[in-house]
Amino acid sequence: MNINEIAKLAGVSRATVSRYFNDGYVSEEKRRQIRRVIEETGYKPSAQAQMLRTKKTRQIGVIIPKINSESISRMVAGISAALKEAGFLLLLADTENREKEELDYLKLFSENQVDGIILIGTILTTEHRRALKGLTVPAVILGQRLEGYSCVYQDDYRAALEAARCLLSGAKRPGCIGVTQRDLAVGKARRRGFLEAVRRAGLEWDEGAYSESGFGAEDGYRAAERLFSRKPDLDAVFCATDTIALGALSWIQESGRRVPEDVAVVGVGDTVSGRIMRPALTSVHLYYKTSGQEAARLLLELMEGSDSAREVKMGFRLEVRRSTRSEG
Amino acid sequence: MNINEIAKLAGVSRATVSRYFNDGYVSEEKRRQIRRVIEETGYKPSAQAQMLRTKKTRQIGVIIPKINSESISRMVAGISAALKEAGFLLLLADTENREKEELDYLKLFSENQVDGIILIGTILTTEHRRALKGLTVPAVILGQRLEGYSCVYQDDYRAALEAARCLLSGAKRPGCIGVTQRDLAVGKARRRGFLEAVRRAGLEWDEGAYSESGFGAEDGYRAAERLFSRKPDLDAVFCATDTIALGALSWIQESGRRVPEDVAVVGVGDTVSGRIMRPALTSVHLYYKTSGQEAARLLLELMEGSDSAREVKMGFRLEVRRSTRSEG
DNA sequence: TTGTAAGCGTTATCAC
DNA sequence: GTGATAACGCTTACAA
Repeated sequence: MNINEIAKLAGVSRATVSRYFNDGYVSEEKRRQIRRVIEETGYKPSAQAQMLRTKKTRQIGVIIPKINSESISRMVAGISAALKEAGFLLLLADTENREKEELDYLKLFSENQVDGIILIGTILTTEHRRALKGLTVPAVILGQRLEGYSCVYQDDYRAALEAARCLLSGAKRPGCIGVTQRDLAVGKARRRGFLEAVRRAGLEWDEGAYSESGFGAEDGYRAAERLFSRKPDLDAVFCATDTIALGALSWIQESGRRVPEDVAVVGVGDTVSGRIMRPALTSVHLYYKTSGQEAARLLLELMEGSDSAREVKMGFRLEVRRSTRSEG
Repeated sequence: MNINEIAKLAGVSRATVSRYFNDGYVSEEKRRQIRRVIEETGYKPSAQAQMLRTKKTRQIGVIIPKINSESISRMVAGISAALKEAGFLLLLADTENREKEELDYLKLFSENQVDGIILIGTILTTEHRRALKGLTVPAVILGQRLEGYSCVYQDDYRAALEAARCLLSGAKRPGCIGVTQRDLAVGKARRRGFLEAVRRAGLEWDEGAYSESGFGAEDGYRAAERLFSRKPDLDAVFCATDTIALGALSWIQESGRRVPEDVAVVGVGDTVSGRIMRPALTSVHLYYKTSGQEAARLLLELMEGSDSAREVKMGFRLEVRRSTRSEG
């Protein structure tokens, strides 16, 4: 079934059938004839032919570092919902944390296939900047702020500051488990937020009380172990993510310490597992899903020609639970 | 940049350039000229034109009920890895648990856009069967067994049986939290496995000790509450998934019961949060990611014409941890 | 309001 | 081995 056959059956030219689907410059009479034929045949225009002809694919490329992470899958859920609403399809590229693949996909998508790109970023190098600059389609960065590009990101600094403020009430010897400082959002900004809270609380800070971790719960577990082997008497631990906090919490409890009486713990992100954990984890809720929707909307705007690079900073909400001492 | 310009620059016909990329019937001399021009210009053939011409999109549609679920995102990770290796792109359709959308996407993908479909199923109705039957491209069902279709699924019955066997050693009054029986894999098969273990253990069974839950941890929490309000003296609870088990575990501990001394608990699926939970959750590891890869491979075979519907049943591995009494 | 005709950028067939 | 040439199925001037 192609447009020619439909045209023949409806007794019109194929241009009219095309108009029926597009501009709509068709008389009521022919419109009816065409509709009838379409219903009978179940005809759908070929997306490939449309793509070739119009240079629009109605597909968006979404590049992510890892799909099985709660924060990322929540963002993807938001992107997916917003794109579906707008009639776009989502081309998913999971780089499994390989920077090189991120660049490859950026190039692949740009050359072909998609009308726009959403990049969920962790570490953005100069290479990334160059690749982004060379893009022929609009792009939005999600999860990181990047000067000069449209991006949607969390208020990592203030979120961490609030979480840490809550953590530190009644604490004397704070510690911190963070991630690589090359990740400006989760690594650097959250650490800064924590340090600022320490300063405001008038507490001493010693770099020995900082431990760097990977993103997994197991990483958090080991980081806590390392941290306490150096500083056995910490009484509060800030963790850059909930997942890390969960691992840390496990180790701390196993070491015989009580949470929050001996050691208070907070995370950032408010993941499901943190809510189930006992004691339930005090955390900062980040609107990951909404940020995904926001990124998609921003991209759609960009694709319609609004060429000004815009930034959206998301809000947050402190969730005080049982892993900290006070009411925040 | 299109094939015509490349042909002109290389001093050959566009047919030769096309052959350069495809069959390869090109003399070494022209091959060199073409390669040079391609490198200089960075030319890439238009995917859209290729799609239109060849009727192949090199894109696979993946339909999932929900992206932010650990089991599903692990499957998607596997699919993604296998497809990338084979040079296919992944078109993601998240139905957010709406059956209707599942059918819509099945239709959309079939009419257009993709060379094959992977459907991560939960509930498969007669409508699904009809939609699958009407497909014009090969499809693989992941996570459910469906007679007459290629599918990759977990050994839910035996996995549940093993988990339950471990749970029941030393138990007298078992309970069960399951999901809707319309989900043949997670609902029905796992429940059957549990019941068989009860039978083999020579224990009494009373339907009052069964409670039905949604898929979330909060659902498991409430299901446990309902279950124990009816049967306060249960000493072992089987949960259809780890997520449910985590919720149940929380409620049980909060109710003042000790795990596993007063009540033993098992889940199925071996999710990260179950490993971190204290006590760590005894569970059955299911190879979700591998099953995703397997589904993708099966689909690729199908697309190459191997038209026999094949079934792959995945293995499992019992993970005995601290939420149960014995060594399994 | 409608139809004709010219592409979009490829690949496939067929002669040479 | 290579080059014309005809599709693939659609959209869009332009003419009527």
